[in-house]
Amino acid sequence: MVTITIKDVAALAGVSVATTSRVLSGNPATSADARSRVHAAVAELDYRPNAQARALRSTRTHAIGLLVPDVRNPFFADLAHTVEQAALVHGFVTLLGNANERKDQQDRYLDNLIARRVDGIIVAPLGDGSGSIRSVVGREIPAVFIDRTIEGIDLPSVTTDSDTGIREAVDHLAALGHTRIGYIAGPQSTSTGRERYASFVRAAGDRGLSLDPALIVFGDFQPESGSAAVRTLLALTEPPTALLVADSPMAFGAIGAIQKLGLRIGTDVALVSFDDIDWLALLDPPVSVIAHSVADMGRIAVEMLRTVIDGGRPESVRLPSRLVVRASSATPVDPSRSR
Amino acid sequence: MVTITIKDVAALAGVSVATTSRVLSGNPATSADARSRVHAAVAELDYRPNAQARALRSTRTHAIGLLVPDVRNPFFADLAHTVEQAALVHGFVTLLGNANERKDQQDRYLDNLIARRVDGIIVAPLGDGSGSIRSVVGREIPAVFIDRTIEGIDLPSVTTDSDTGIREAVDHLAALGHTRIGYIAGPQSTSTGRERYASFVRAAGDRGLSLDPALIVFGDFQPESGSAAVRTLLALTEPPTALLVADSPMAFGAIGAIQKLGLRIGTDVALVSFDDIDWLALLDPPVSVIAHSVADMGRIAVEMLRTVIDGGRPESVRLPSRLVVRASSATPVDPSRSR
DNA sequence: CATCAGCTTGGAAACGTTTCCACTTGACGC
DNA sequence: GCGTCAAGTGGAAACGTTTCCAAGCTGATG
Repeated sequence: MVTITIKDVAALAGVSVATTSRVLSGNPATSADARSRVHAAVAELDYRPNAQARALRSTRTHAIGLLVPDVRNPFFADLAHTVEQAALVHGFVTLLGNANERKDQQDRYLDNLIARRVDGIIVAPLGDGSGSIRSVVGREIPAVFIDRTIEGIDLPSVTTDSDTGIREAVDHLAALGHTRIGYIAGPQSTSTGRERYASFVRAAGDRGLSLDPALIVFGDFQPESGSAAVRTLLALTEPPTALLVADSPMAFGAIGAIQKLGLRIGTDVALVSFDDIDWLALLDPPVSVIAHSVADMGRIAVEMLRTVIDGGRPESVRLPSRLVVRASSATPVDPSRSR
Repeated sequence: MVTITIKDVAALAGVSVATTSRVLSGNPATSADARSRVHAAVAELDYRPNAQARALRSTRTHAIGLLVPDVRNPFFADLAHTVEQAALVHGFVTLLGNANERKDQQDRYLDNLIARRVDGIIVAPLGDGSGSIRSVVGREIPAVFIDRTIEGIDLPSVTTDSDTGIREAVDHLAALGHTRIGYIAGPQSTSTGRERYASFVRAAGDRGLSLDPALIVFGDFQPESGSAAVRTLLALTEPPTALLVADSPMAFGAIGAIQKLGLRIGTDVALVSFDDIDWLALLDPPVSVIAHSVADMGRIAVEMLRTVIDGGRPESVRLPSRLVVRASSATPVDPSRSR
């Protein structure tokens, strides 16, 4: 591995290391002559400044860390994409970490981001406030929560207000005559899992729908738990006529399980999923979803993080969610099936 | 931002900086006493070594870069996930970059990875051999190609042999009576786009199927181009009775367009897509795919990169692809429609 | 008792930058 | 012609580590 340093550039350009550095970092205190000679030398040598050395001295890395719980979840893949693009505009490169829905891996990535001295961290956290997230806060590393939060950890956040969307969904299903709605919940160790669960219980209660505890199954935001939940729910002696699912991977599992049982969504059992993922609209029938804006979320998170980096203290933001009705939840309940 | 250095740790532990460093990097030349005192001090101060300084001195970052063309493509999201997990096992953290199918962003990320002095780079490249990829090779930075390659750039690679899968698909469709197969190709600026196109033409020719140039439409691996291709192909005076699509995002667009035309895949037009993406199996009818192993690809790429980092020169690997038949291509051609 | 090997240790140099400081130069106003 | 000033420059210190080197200590060996 050939290694070319600023000294080589300085020597070739016939100026000092200091001047070379100034030219390269855009310091105005340089002559046109020096600039052109340095640039020529850089081009000739294909010189790339060593980011480590630069960061070591200047304490700025121009990098931010983004930690998501699961890159394979299209919602987070999208989020990664928008955050990255937004960061790029401001000259930040994004280091993407995937916690794989596991606290130990989250901690490992956080430690790594701390060690790399990123300028800031955007994290969709899991777990409680223990572990490395404590260190982030303790060192006052600029950080914001995205999508999820952790109770007791006081960081600015941009989240979705699931309440509106879930209420709309419950009202919509109730209007179609559903009285027993099954809810496939996310893990209660995540803020989104807890919030959506609470929203559902509240909305169902307000509408006077059944709050039979058997209608609520807790999953882990992964496909397999969605399948398992469907098998449990539809095997009840009084099965639900509609299902509300707390995220799209579980919806994927749930739909697969429903198909395997020889049933059809929409007609046999209504279904509404959280997260407006593209392929959900391609299914037959297309799946109703609770949508929220990934693009806004990513952009705002970067904006907020920049504010924190610059010493500000931004207000947390809650983005709205809304129901998008499609055919998977358009059929009124067949009165012959209700009891 | 509070900043704690190895000096603070050394002072608290009552040993020298050198000893502290040795303890922290696992150098065996340390006493049990020193080890325990240093570890206590580290815990008390919540000390995190500065990765920049460490890398600057030791020229090892324990980081690898992974550059994919599009994180939102589930194939690459999966790939990112497997690479990351495989790398983690060997103590490497993965910096994931998303080129967004744009050469300028690819170059930008490559520059960044070079500047960060990652220990190695895994890249699914786009474009020709110009730009920053040249610098990677020129500096002899350990690197391997994954999924795609670039002609004229001599790096070890792990790719898919699309030929077998595409031939199986063409044979399968021909056996069902299809003589006019439409092919929605990937961009010819990528190696996978070119290879799959060549495989298709060869397989169709061998089977004596129509090679009408109107049956081949070039897309850009993104959904919109899939939709556009379907509109073009199905508007032909002699439209194809089957479609083969070179990646799943284009298949997504294609299927959406077919639905919008009021047609049904499987019965009105057969469809086979490259990439075994989970939701393709959930559609009605489920979509036949040409599958290849993402897990193997990621694992092998990391293995190969480790070999290169250790000074070796691994052989390139080509993984097989195979057809998975589902209902979207199970119906024989209706003789009344053929001419 | 001197010597030696084997541990363990600390001082200091090095990694490649940025930035502080001091210096030179030429232009300007008086 | 003199002091003042701004612009440009170079030397050297600093950033936080790792690692080389020399040296101290212990106990065993001859």
